[in-house]
Amino acid sequence: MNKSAGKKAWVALSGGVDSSVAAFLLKEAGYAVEAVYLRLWELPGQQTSLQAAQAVADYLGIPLSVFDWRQIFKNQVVEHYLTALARNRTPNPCVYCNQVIKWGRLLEQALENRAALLASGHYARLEYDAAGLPLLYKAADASKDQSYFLAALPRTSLAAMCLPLAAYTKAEVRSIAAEINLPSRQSQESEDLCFLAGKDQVAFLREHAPHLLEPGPIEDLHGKELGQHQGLALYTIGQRKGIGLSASQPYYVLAKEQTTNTLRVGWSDALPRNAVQTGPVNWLVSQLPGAQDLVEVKIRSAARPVQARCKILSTGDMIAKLEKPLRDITAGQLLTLYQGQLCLGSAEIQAALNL
RNA sequence: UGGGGCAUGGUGCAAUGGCAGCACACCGGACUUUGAAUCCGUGGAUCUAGGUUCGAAUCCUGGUGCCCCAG
Repeated sequence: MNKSAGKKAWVALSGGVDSSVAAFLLKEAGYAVEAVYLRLWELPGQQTSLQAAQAVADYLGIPLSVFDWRQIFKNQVVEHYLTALARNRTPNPCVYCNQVIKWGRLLEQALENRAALLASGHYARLEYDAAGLPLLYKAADASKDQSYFLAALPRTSLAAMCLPLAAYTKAEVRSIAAEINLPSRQSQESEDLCFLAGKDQVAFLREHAPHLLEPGPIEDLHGKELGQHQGLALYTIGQRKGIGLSASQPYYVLAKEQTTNTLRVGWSDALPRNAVQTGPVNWLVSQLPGAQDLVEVKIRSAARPVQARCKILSTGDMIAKLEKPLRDITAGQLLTLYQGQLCLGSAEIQAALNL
């Protein structure tokens, strides 16, 4: 604790219970904590969490700065999201937001202001290897682990990152909040994409990217037309809800075929694939796994990890051969690599394959 | 305008004289810092007019609509 005494630490304070407790723990550890609230996306008439963040900062007796980054967020994260949709992908804007906003621009600002580190309420754990380089681990609370959302960050960002909640379960965090009577102790879990909050996908796209809502045919694997879709951007691989077709069993989205604007659907048994092709890997370890080493991969934030062997191609792309087939492997989502609790790195999914 | 068959929630089916049930879809909830998946749950139907019967989705008659065969 002594070595942290007086060191300046920035904490990204959202007003929720997690970042609030993170700020509290940092302060307890002896840091000179300064909170930052980011205004990223606000809907007219919608109550923001700024007041909640201010109440927490006041309660903890720490200064709070408010950065209005709405334009930056829109130009970067939302734009990136829409661009990915236009490329027929299923983007993960939270991953990207962490890269460019929270652990990009905000971290830069923190360091420029001579903060020693930037903390957040993410559930994940950092350690350091013999060379002093950061290693990203899953959270102690496996059910809340958010290492997936941090796995696309460069190690240089991790080096200045602090995750005070690493060792705590969600229940413990709530209990700490209750114990010290934090104003945010009863905050809801954040859920939807922040810029979709309170709206549905259709309404959002109609307002911001109506060109993505081009109706087209829904076809089965035999090319038989079954109905009409309202825009490929509204669907993701493996999706069941929203297709609107009745049959003896549920239909799932098998493919989004952009050249013909066709939504290809079929039964669930047509979904599994046994390999994933990704783009270049963002490695978070110094010693890379060999082609014969079994690692674990996750293809969605809430997906169960499965064992795989990874081969790096000469292009830098990766093929992960899965020990067990997975369904819903979706271009644009992040694939994360693990060895036990340790996150080895991540890469963007390009395609699902059957090898 | 000959013969035959069919008609049940939004869709596809079940119930053959006894409280109309299932799947899919839709809607709601749980889960979830990605639109998923998964789990739980609600609502909603006997084409129409008569008749037989204690009782009709079921049997009878007419009407209407659809399908098949033959023209």
